[in-house]
Amino acid sequence: MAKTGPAAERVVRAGAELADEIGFEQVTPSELARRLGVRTASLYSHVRNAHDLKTKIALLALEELADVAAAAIAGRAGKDALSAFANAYRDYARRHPGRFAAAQFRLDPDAAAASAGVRHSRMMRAILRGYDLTEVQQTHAVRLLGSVFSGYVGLEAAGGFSHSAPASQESWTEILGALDALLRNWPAPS
Amino acid sequence: MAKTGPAAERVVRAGAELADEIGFEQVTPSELARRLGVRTASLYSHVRNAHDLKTKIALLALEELADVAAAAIAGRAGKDALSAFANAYRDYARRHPGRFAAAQFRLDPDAAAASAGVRHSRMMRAILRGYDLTEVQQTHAVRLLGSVFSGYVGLEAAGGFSHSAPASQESWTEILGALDALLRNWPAPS
DNA sequence: CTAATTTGCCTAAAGTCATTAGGCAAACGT
DNA sequence: ACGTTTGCCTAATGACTTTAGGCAAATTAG
Repeated sequence: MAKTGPAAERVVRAGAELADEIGFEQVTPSELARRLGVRTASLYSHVRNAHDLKTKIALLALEELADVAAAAIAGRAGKDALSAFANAYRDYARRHPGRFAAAQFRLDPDAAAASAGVRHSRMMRAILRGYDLTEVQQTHAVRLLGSVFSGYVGLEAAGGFSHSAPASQESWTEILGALDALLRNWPAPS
Repeated sequence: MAKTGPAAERVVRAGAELADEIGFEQVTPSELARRLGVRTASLYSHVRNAHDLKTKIALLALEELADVAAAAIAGRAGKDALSAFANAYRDYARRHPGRFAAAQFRLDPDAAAASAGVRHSRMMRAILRGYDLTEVQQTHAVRLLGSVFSGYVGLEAAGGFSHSAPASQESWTEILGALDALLRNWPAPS
């Protein structure tokens, strides 16, 4: 009946590791219980149900992602900050594919509100302070950058770029350069 | 025992409709069978297993998406073509959220090779012919555009833009303008 | 120190899925 | 008319999710 407990966190953390090993989709209460050397039913003391487990892993991933991104942009500005942020994002996804997939998990509104999503957009806005954009343009740019990063990393993880030249790294570098150029010269609305 | 049959296509098509109604993730053999008024086991005459069902829905969605995109860009060039393509993509996703989610389904390599993915990149390259890019820059641009479109539409579907001003449509228009500007003035490699 | 409480886990059980095997009837081509 | 194909069914197995109720060790309080 223990809704929370010190062991609950251990369960979620183990779930995140499991996600990195076998994929977020494949993380189930029974598989996680196996991994923990525990009966499946026992997990239900720490987690409401399978969906709740996934939600908690997603929230953990979002926090971690915000942490590494924050560390990456600290003390940087302009293109340096942009690249550091983007690379932190991409590196995290490659290092922790399961957690990254979890971070894309569709949260229900209340969970989303309590997530680190807010930190992410705040950081993006901080980066954009290095460019000369109006308030509204900043919002558009935040949305563009979010789309590019999540889209690129997602397609890359799906193997979308692995069977054609040039190597993905090269496109990534070029794209960051292009985005920087775009932000420095954002067009006026037509 | 019938590996293929006229009914197999009907099953996949029904699966696609079901995906739009309840979400791609929730499409299962048993739910689909219920919808078709048929016993679950009967589906296994038309589909190898649950994964195969999802794969076939994904392939259908990719074809449809390529079809609407092709129709959209026919007779257009430059920014017109870019916008038409992007809007076709986004409209399809809003009209058929389940199918769109299916289109992101990670296909195994052989299925991916037989998919309409090739048509998609061919169309993107066709659009980029309207801009002055080298062969390699074109590849980078294809990857950027793919990332932005799939990223933006994915975040939008997840509700990422629905709780902040301005409306998503405004950002979308602005972003298309920004991408056009970027493509017309792609920076030289640093 | 001992008693109550909390924590973490377990067994048992019910309901749902996915999947395989084998069979039956109607449609269809020859 | 007849064999084949097609589409579906019943039966059965094994795995997964989730709820209910219980038990022992650790922890906290008196």
